[in-house]
Amino acid sequence: MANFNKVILAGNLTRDPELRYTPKGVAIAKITLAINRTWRNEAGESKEEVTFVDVDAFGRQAETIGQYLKKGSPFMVEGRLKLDQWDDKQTGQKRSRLGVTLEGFQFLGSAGGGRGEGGVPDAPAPRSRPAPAPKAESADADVPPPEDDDVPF
Amino acid sequence: MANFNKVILAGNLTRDPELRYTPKGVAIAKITLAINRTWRNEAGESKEEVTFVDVDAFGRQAETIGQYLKKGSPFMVEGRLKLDQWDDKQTGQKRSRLGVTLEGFQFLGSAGGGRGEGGVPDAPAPRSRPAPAPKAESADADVPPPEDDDVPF
Amino acid sequence: MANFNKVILAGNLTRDPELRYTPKGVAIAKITLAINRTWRNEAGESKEEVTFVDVDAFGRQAETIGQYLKKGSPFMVEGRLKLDQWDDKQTGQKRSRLGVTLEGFQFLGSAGGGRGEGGVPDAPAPRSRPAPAPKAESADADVPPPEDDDVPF
Amino acid sequence: MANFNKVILAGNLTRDPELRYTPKGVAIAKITLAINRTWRNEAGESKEEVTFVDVDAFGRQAETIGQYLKKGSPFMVEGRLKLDQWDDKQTGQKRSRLGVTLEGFQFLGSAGGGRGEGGVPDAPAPRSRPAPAPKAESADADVPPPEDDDVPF
DNA sequence: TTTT
DNA sequence: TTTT
Repeated sequence: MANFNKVILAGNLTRDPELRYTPKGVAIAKITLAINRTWRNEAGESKEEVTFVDVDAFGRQAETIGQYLKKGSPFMVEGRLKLDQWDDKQTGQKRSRLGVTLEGFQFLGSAGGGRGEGGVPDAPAPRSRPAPAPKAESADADVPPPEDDDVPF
Repeated sequence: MANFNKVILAGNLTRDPELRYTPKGVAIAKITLAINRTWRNEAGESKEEVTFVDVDAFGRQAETIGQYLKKGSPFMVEGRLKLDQWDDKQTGQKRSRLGVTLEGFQFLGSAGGGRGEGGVPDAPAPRSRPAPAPKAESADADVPPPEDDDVPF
Repeated sequence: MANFNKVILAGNLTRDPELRYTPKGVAIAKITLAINRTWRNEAGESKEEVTFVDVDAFGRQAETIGQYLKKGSPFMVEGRLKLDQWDDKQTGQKRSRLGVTLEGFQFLGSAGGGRGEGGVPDAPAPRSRPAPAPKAESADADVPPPEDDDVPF
Repeated sequence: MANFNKVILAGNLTRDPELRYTPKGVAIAKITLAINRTWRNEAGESKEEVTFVDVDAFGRQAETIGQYLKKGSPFMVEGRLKLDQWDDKQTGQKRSRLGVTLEGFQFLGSAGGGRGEGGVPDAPAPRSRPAPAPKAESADADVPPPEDDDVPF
């Protein structure tokens, strides 16, 4: 049967990214996004609601996130919902928590920059050691399209 | 700042929809979607994981869901993440739960039908009293596009 | 059978919005989004590609777009693909053009603002006569969720 | 600035996939999706519209598509809009065509099966030589999440 | 536990 | 026809 699981979010980090490494050396970054929604109710009053979403990133993406984002950074995320399940030692009950596993991302924000690196996402100052400017991380599946001169039609 | 919150899911209902009404008579349907994901790990083994997602629908959409879906039904949902927060009376702790507020939907499934009503979503048999066949519920914002003969270019 | 048609885009306007009205007075705004993509090819070279997408908006959304956006404005769009078809008088051939019908939008960009209107999208200066600040236009389907004090569980 | 380009479509193939190879041996599959939309206009009449979208797939994904899909197959696509531009030899004019570059996909359809391989996409009979059952192709970015026993928290 |  |  059909199964599909896609989340696209934009908001701001509620805290600095939490960066860890597995024993095998794979980076894991944990962030929380605050996503604001405002609307007008039937009475015409402006209403507001915040949704906090935990997002986990892995590998190179985790490292880029740890390096360029901090509390308050605007950020756009593409990913999938993931259910974490565990036993609550306190109560002996099963617990679960829905979060997002990151598949791709986009830096948002102060645009800054200026000059002609068209389409390159903003490169906020690294939080620690210098690094190459981050690229857009739109999860590219499989083989990339071949260069034009390799296509026979 | 930019805020965006969009979820697109397809899976199967884990139980019959739970349909209630507010004192003002607004219908609320609660369903849980099971979304399966399979992938192959580095060792080439097939892995599988299920994500359970609670989805709330309101109004006419809730009633359509209550009428046409049941445990096991394949279903596609468009919506936004929503954080419910409450105090756990047991432990005195704050608790929260991420779910999805439904904005649009698509019936999936056994195609049934047959002949040329291309694009018409499947019309499963109503669970209770008869009703007009459900239409695709792709949340249409604002005014619908005008009919062609009303457009001056 | 299952049919689904969803597009989510962010980019910049290539020109000022073109605003018209149908004989019945429904506003239509036409914009073109330039969406940049950069990536690194196998040789490690930075590559860039632009996609131009025509987007049509209707009704109140069209008016908001005509009022607040101009050439260069960053803009985020949610919508569906739409095929326009016509006869080319020149060649007598059938022609068609894929575009996007807008369902929702988000202003992006210079954040500006400042204080406490949490989550409210940026309110760029109106291009002409004053108007209420635009709200986020996330196409809300059907009935909005009832206020909390109307929900019996 | 922020750039984002995401398309999610479900519909049916209008013809058998067209499978080619570049000189370097990279597979390219070309398909056209027909996506139906039905809605009810203000007068309460049922309306219907079809959108035809050309989709290009590359590499292993192209081969899987060539192998398992045929005219009429239901299919779900995730990808990005892509503008092809060329000179029309006939008229000497510049022409362009918007299409979709595939990033991920899902087989839809006759569910078939039955037994407990929940979440496994349908495996339609291969069109030619046998092959391993296709997996869901949800473009997984970067490193996959580590196995649970490799995560220290 | 929270961001703008 | 094009934007950053």
